[in-house]
Amino acid sequence: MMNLQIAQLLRKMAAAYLILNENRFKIIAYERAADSIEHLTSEVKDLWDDGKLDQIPGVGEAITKHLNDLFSTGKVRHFDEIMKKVPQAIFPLLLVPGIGPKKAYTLVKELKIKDDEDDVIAEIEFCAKTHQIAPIEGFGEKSEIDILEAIATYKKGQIKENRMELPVADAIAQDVILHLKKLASVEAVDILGSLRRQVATIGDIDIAVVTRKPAEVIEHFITFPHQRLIEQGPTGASLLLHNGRQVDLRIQKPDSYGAMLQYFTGSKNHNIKLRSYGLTLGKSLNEHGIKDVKTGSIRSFHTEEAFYRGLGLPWIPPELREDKGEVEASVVGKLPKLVEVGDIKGDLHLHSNYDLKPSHDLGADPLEVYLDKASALEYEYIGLSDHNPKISGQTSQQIVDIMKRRKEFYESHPRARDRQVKIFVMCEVDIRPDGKLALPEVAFEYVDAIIVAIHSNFTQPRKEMTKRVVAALSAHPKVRIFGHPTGRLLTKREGVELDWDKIFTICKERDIALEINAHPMRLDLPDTIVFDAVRENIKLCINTDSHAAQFMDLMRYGVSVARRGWCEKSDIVNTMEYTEFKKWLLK
DNA sequence: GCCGTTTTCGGCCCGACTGTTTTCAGTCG
Repeated sequence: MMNLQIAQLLRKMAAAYLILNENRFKIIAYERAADSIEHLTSEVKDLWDDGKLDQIPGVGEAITKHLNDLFSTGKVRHFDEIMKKVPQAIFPLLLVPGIGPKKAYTLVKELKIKDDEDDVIAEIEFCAKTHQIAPIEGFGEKSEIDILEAIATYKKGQIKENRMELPVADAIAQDVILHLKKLASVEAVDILGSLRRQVATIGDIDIAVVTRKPAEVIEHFITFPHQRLIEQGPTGASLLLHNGRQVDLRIQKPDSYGAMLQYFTGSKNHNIKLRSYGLTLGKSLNEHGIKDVKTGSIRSFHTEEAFYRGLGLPWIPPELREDKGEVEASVVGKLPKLVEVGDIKGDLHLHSNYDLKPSHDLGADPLEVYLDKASALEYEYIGLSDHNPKISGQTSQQIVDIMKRRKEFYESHPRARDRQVKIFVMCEVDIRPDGKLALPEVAFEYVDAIIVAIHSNFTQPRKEMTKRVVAALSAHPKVRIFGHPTGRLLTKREGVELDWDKIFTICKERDIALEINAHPMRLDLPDTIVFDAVRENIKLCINTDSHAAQFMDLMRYGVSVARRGWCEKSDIVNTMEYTEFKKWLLK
């Protein structure tokens, strides 16, 4: 059973307990454990194998015992007992927006929906159409209409289950911002929520506005083209756009804007932790300001910095706000000084259009275009990391010759002695299924350094995959970077299973850097593993993997991943100036 | 059910919106 399924199981339990009127904190505890497991970097099963379940936040004695049951017998007896007490027909209904456990239970009970009903949602839809729902206590005519609307949206698949990549979310947010800015009473607009925190994929878009005329701004906002107005109130509104994406707007007056920014940026868990901390100081936090619990007086804050200062804390960068220890660190003044885009001195993973009969895509631009772009970005160096030549249909000797000619080409290039931007002749080499590298040993003479990466057989079991990667990382001293380590493609392909402790060990032994691939489809290493790597003092290298020079601008997404992983400048090798970096790369 | 700079017991973030209600429950973020 994978983490997502375990999280779903725990959420089902939370829903069941809610219906059974269990202690509400027990329900919160189950939901918290589910959240925690869903966002884990390693498989719960692997942690269980290693006897490390107690490392999962929110998982205590009781849930550990249930997970023990699950992994040793395939089921949890206690859960099965509880599940017998609630109708199973409620669970499909929880997928319909606006229907939670309580409503689902009432509907199933009152409408006598059987557990073996094939399509519970269709059955409820029929009941709504035939006006069987309005008479139920707690429901009414409007509920019937709302349920039909929600089911229609659900059935059309208009609510996108899959999340957006960052540039897609950025584009939508910019459209909405442009629309809002047409109104003179909009004094400032900010992107908040997960997009501001630069989470790898985005669900909803959250936008905040400062204004002295809230009603006018909200009326204007809902004229943005949409398929459904989800809700509207005096402090905000939510729209479902034609592309299936939701945009939430929140409004605040200038003098309380700081509290609003903080509240609406999240994450939920960061806010919970911050509010708990506030309570220890006798302060209760909300989106309007900080309330003194004793006197009931509320202080408001114009800026977010002032809001945090109101708690005696330094401002916490949005990328850190995931309840990974940032509140505790800020209390003792130990927040990291995060790496910035301006710290980056070079991009080492670039694909040029030099045709070396590569195993994968050739780049689109020649060396000089990359050099010009690097120069514009004020880089000191770049690495040409074309894919290795195909190994099928070519002899080793042919490959060696290609690599030799390529090196000569770059070295004799008119721009080879570029004054500003230095060149490293590198290569991105496939890690073959058996852990061997897809480049003949002799050819290593014609490169400065190697990025190794997985491009095939992504589904090997964890043990085998780990062995494969460790072999590749140990294959040759010129192996310096492990490229897009998990191989994930966001919203499309899961990353590979690796024993990260072992990977970290070999990286440390050989001083190899893990790549943070900045391509918005990859963002690989994932930030959660970057966080673990930083704690183990593993070096990282942020690259764009550009197949055309224009994509070198995507570096900022990689830097965001690094920041979310608590990286300081010193954790990132390509923040080193040229001489120092050269020493590291060619050691 | 979880957790600890106030605690191994006694707390547990906070509020908006909606519909069905005459003061609140459910859902959501």
